[in-house]
Amino acid sequence: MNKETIVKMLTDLAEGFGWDISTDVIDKVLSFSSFKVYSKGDMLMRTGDPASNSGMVLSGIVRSFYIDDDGNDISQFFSAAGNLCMDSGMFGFDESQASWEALEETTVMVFDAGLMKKLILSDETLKVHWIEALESGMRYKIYRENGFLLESATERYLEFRKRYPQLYDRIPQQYIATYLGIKPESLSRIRTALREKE
Amino acid sequence: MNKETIVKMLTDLAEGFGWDISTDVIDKVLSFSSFKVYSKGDMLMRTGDPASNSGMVLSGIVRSFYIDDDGNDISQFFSAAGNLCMDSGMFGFDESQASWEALEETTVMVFDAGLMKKLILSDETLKVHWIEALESGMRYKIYRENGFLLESATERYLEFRKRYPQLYDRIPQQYIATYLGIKPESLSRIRTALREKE
DNA sequence: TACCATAGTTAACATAGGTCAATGACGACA
DNA sequence: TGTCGTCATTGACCTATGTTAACTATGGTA
Repeated sequence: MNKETIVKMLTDLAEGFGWDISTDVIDKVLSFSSFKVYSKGDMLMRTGDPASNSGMVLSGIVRSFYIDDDGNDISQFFSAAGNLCMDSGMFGFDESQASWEALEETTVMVFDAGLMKKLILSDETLKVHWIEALESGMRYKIYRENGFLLESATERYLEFRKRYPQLYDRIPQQYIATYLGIKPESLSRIRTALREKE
Repeated sequence: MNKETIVKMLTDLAEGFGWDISTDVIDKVLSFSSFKVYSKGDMLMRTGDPASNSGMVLSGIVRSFYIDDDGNDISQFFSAAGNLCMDSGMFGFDESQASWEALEETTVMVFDAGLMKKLILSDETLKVHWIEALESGMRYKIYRENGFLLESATERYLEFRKRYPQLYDRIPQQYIATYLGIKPESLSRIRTALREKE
């Protein structure tokens, strides 16, 4: 990818989110970032890796997941264009809390989390954007917490389909299942039950 | 409470957390804050109330909870000294996401969330502290999400007891149960099973 | 087209946790 | 000291989800 393509992707993304990012800031970000293209199935980072790098997804989808004590693969999040990925370092963890893999051909701006945080803290506009991003992250996590506390798996599934229709189409069912906190077989049964109800 | 007591509580709290808050900032905060003492059982705010006020707990414990579709009371969080409470407004919600009640005699610094956010955004030090608080909040929510995705109720219970021994002693078991995502009867059975194992 | 790998479905059975109701323990207070 | 209300415990039964394993559908590729 040449620089113009990259800058255009970044400015388009920023515009879409309503961020006002100066070309100066973009230059600085580019100075410690690299752009990587991952194929379906590629691993970006593993649980326990040093959380020195983070990234922003420019296209495609990245899935974060854990392997539990019994060896089960459990999905934690799906990052699409404009979302952070490999984000542990950005929240102050030393080690990556999850593993990250590409679910399809994916472009990621990979950067050094420490340098990005330094840059954010040195720039008034970025600080405010980072605060907005963190508050949005908290709203998302509160919403998700509510789902586990208040809703059945069936309700969480219907809500996911309604809230993320574009992700729903592109993510294998088994990963949606574990993101909802259930096994793929259970989601399959839930879907059958919903079909039969109609 | 007179002003000196209040200022002392605030500065002690700030010191304990390693915050460097100027007396100027404290004066500004006090200009739009009030100090309230709640008795055990008092409601501070209800789900759906405008999220204009937020607060910081100075002493005591405040519980946030939801009432689900079947009328069950489900605990979401326990705020002790130094924690935010009635925090929806601080994260950008218009309406309070939860209800809040005092679990014991509790002192709260209640403030206008909008004015507090304005003050934070006008002050470099406060902005950085707010970023730290939000990142810490994200780490907590990720930890909690992991619990629901990866752990059994028994494991969540043991982890809670280990991580918050001081809360464990002061919070009725039924509330700990619903915070863990299970019914009080189930927690009781889990405790019995653990006792019998030894 | 045939073959293979992978994802999804289904079925039979196991288990964690929910539901409802009764009982026990304990503190507040008359 | 007795009574009341609240909380925790226990038991019987129920339901959602897990487990294991077989089967089916799908898509990629030789």
